[in-house]
Amino acid sequence: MSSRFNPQAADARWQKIWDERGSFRADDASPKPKSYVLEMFPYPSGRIHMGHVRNYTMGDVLARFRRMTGHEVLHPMGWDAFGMPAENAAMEKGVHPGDWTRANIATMRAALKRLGFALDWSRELATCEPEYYGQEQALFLDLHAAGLVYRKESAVNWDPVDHTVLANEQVIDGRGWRSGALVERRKLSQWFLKITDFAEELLDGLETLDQWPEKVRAMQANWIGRSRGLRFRFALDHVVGGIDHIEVFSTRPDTIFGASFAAVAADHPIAAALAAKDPALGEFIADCRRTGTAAAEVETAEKKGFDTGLHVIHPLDPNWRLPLFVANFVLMEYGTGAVMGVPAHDQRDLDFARKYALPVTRVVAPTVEQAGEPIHDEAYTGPGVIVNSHFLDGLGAEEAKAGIIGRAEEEGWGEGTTVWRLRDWGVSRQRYWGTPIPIIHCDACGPQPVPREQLPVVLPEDVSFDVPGNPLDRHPTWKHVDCPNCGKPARRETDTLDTFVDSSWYFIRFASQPGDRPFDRAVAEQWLPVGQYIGGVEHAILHLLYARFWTRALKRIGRIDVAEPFTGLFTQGMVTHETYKAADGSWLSPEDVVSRDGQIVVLDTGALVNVGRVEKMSKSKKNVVDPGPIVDQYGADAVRWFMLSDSPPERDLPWSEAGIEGSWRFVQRLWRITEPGEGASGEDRELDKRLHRTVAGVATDIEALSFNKAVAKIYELANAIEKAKPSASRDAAARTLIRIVAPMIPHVAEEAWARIGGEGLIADAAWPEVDPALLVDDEVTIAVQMNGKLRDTLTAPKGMDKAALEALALGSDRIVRLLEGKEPRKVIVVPDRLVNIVA
RNA sequence: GCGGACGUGGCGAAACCGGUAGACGCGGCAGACUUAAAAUCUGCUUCCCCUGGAGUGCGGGUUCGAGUCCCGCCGUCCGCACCA
Repeated sequence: MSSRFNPQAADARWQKIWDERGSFRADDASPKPKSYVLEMFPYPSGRIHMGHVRNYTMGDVLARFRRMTGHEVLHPMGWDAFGMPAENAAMEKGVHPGDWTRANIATMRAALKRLGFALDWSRELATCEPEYYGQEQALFLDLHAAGLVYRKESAVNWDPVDHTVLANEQVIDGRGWRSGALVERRKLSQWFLKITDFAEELLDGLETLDQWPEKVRAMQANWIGRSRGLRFRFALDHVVGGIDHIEVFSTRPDTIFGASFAAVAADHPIAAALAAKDPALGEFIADCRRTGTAAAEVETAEKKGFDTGLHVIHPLDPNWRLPLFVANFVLMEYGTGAVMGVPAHDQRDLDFARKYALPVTRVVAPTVEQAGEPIHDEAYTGPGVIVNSHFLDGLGAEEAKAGIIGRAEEEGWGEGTTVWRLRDWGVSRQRYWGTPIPIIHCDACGPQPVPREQLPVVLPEDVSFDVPGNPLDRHPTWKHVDCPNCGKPARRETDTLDTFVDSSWYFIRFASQPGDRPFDRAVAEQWLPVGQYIGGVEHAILHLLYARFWTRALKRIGRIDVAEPFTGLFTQGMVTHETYKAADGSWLSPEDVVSRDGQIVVLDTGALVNVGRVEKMSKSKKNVVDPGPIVDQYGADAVRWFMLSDSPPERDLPWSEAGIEGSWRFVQRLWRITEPGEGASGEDRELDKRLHRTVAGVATDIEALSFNKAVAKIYELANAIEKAKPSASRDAAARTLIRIVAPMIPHVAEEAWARIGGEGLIADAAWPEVDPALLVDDEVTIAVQMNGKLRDTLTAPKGMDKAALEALALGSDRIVRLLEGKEPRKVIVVPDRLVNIVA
């Protein structure tokens, strides 16, 4: 019998057996309780990295564990396969994006399979295949029919060299990230999804997501950004370009009597109208546009304004005029693009007022007596009562807000309203490698939906990337079609959908994928919502918000009765690694360095290496460890075990050579511990208790995704089994140990299970039963403290009464010595825990 | 500025409702086995002025008792940010 577990042979053997038996196929018709475990599907970049391995290992442990506890588990895998890198590869290497993507998928699928994940590969999907994106087109048309899709002119970042729209993140210092060309602002007609229609429910829905990290909920709430306040009109003292008033929004209408100016954004229509006659203002506006919106610039940018010479009339006093400025800190994109300035109670307004010598009037004070106290360098934003405000005097802020809103509505110059930070979702991308938007443009009839029977609108294969721009746009035939309405020649929409649309419903398609519809409602509803979703925090806002929106939109149009797609969300930490730098400052890869006599040196030269911070694995810092060779060397289980050990899953996991060695040692140790014995007899009650406590504890830890704690408990049990003398209990413990490690290190578990003659596959085994009687101790260790400091420990039967415990503690040699015959002032007894003697 | 985490040995970390701080792993040290090495096993491993004392970022507080609760600081990381 081999004394070593050989993953190179065993891993593939068990993977093949699971595959042939269809062990991890989810059965829609199963009567068992359903459990949907999902990890964020990967982009097929070409290789898997440690982050994937960690992510999918966590999900896998949970999925396998749920199977063991009697659930029918859906644990699928697929590919977020559209996107720019494929087009970049096409431009750089001349490969077709489809060929490149499909080859990458094949490579990555093989790499994932080597890790032995309990995935239902029969449901595998790739978003770049017409079977998927065609159904997405159908859903898009459903939303379109329901009025949740519209077309609007919108400013975009246009790269004039690549002839394409760039996302904000792709514009670096005003230049395209690839071409380096100065980016232009262009107005393009684009398709939008009405996510703002759902702002309120998306925000309120967050409160039901109690199994989401607080951080993610806070980020989404922030992003949606609800502000309640008053929208009201300031009449102008002169009509300019046909404009006789401006509309402003304020969350602090209670401070309206403290206003000392009004300001509009540089892009505001009135600014444009005024600039037409005033070159100086035109110059100022141009200047504002030059200032970027990057965080650093915003922080240092001075608050600047241009006095238009116009005045607005205070709505509560026709004789009160406030100067109107164009200001660089007012954003056209938020609220109405115009504000009232209340310097006493807003820091930004105060800075501005000081600069332009505008009045500062306190209208809120902590107490009425402080009404006359001047404002110095700091605006007062604290609580208090309204002062210097006529009929509002003496009211609290909330009452005053309600009062002003009521009056504005009564008098017709304003109304209470809610303003959202959230914008509608622009989904048009001027790219080839994405889902074609199923619309046909007709000069006579306007944009027409593609008739259902013509779906999917399939991407043409014969495209070239040797010229910049969108290949769909210049394809000789593809876009030329007849209008479905009038039959005259018309053009296909050549924009494709944002890839975030693809990932907004893939979890529904996993649950049900009929050929003729996006999904079967009844089947999908059996599985959804996803019980546990696992992925990186980088998707905390966009992907998770879009998926929530899409699901709610489908619910609103009656396609599925699920409001929130993901009941539980877990955001895992990154896999990190030390960084190494040579003397000349260049980065060194972990393969180039070696530890020698307690120092890190360059492998070839022996030169001393500077060991840098532990950081996220990245190509630029050369600290990437590729999972492939590691799996070759140590096998899938050692890698999986490493991913689960030590660091709590939400925190970063530092990869180390020593760590993977340790995991390898454990896998081998487990193999030795579980070697079938001679069939010893006899009971070992201590070990029995340890075993049952471990089984119960590991189950709790896995449910809570506290894998590091489960690992620690398993080590303790393994240590105890090794130390125990041969007995029937010891054999039973070893046997049970195999089952509880099975979700984490399934290959060695199967092999060990087969070796001891276990019935069936461990992949189909049940989680061991726990005998509650063995979870309670009959003896407990009592801590004996004096003045809160530990002085002694003693053993007592469980449940001993207070008086007996006190007597026992006072009889302890150490205590007798320390008391020196004096009487304790007080004795506190916590049964089964401790005795504290106060002297 | 707003929001969210976090701070415990040389390192990754445990510690349930306030009740024996440092479980478990890594690394290190010593030893066993071996001609030797690997592998494996055993013991030790928070610090110090070591019959004792100190100790969970710092300073206070509540309590018989605080890593845990309260107040005030310091520091690190992440997200958003001229949001009216």
